[in-house]
Amino acid sequence: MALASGRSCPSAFLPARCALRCSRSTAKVAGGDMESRIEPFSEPHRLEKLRELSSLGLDPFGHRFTGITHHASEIVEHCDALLGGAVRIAGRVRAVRLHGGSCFLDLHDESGRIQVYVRKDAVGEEAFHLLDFLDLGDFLGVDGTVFRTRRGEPSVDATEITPLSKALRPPPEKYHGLQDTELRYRYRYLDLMANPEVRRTFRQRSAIIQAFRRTLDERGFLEVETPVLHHQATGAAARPFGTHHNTLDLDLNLRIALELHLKRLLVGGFERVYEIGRVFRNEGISTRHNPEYTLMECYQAYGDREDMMDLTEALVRESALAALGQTRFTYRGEEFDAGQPWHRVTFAQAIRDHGGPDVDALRTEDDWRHAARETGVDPGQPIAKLMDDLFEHYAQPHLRQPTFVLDHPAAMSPLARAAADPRYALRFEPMIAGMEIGNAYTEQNSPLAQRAAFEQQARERQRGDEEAHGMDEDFLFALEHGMPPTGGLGIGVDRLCMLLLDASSLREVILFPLQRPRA
RNA sequence: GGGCCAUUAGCUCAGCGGUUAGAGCGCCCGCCUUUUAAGCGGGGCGUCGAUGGUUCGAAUCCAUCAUGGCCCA
Repeated sequence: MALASGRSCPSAFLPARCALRCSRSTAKVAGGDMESRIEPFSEPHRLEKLRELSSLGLDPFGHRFTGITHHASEIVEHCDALLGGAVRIAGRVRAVRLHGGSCFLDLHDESGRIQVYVRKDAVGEEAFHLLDFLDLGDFLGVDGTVFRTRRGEPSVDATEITPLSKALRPPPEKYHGLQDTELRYRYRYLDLMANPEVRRTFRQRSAIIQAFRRTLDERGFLEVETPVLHHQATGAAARPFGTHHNTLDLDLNLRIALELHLKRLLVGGFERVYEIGRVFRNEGISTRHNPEYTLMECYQAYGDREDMMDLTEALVRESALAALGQTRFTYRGEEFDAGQPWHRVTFAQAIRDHGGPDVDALRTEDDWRHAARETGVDPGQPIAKLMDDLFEHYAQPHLRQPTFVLDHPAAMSPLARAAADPRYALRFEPMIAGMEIGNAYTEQNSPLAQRAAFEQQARERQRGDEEAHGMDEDFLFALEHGMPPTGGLGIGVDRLCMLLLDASSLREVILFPLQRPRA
């Protein structure tokens, strides 16, 4: 690699804040050519040590290190049973305490931390000399025996040390870690390195997704994968990202939902399918929104939204158990229990209950706009958005405990079957702590009613609703071949993780949230 | 989109109109064979986010911008 050449400056590799330091040696050169003077790294000593390791015939970036016997935490936990036993461990050096002829190292692996004691007497002069080329952040392999120090600390008394990989930059500060939120997201690897609770969060996220898979698999759902590149992004009310296929010279969109492809699979004869996948919505970024996020959608033939309510309760309950070991959880100081049956309230009732207008009494679009005018909700916006705003304004913040909000207006639910009162849809949204975490329908399986709903959406689109569905002839063609009555559910996995893991922001549960590029 | 806040050393932070900008960690030099935020002695490594302005004097006050965070829509 060019890194060791000492000449080139791989600027893509340099965080912006560090890049500034590159110019230090050039600052005094009046009008000099910067290029030739730029040091590739701000840690020249690490490069020197790397070269010295090489000159000793050692590969500074190591090689296969087999036969690792234990993780750090296993030795700490079972120290007494292992006392005097030989172990081989590997990890990153996070602290060095030199004592002349001996040295204590903190070695971190994925499981945690273990102390290593290196004595010149034990490893020999030559191996002890290797410590001169060791820096914080380097990976090291250690053979040794388990012992406790005078103070009782479980440790490994090294008989041999093996440099495994050089770090040319130091790890984050050992005591405070990395606190700056921007840097934590931008350089997530440093965040993971420095902050054990962040590693824990992402293990828990993984456990939640595993719980989803297990719960769905146990109920006979088949996991499938459907395309991300869509000719037309449909299945939800959102603006898509555009992209382009070069050789087909075709404009495409990134998917905004999984829905319509999964339903095609029910037309094809699969009876229970699910997908856990990334969707992309071209909208703002906030503590509850990221432009790409993970959505689980599942569809159950011969079912309806009642089955989806049962399933939602199971998924959230199993997620909580998997991540936390219990169904009770705290979000921002508020107590919740995913082990209890959820509350149920209709969309209209929830608005009415919290001081809003009696939307049950509204018959026409004009009625809705009139009602909005009296409440401070923008009466001129697209009708579906207006309905949503009314709900968000009056009801949503008050729906704290796990609640199914039922029977949304049909005008904002073009993919759902209509209820007995055709103004409403057989739909529900699961809400926790005033946040929607999903969406579910008794699915529209009549191609005739679906076509009529799409046509209505097309009219809304023409009237300026950018989020309205387009006409999806390809999907209608599929539906015309017959789809069984079906219950369908989508759950925003990131939102659920945020709730269960008590995260202040969606970005705390997304490894690499979108950020502007560093200048 | 609106409000509030932040941006000072590699990291975590102090300094908030007046000497040459500080501390801890990290880093460099030396000592130290059971330390553990190891210790001891020495060394400050910086375009105080950017650009304008106010002032005898600005990291500090004002404006704009940039990036980010939190809250609200």
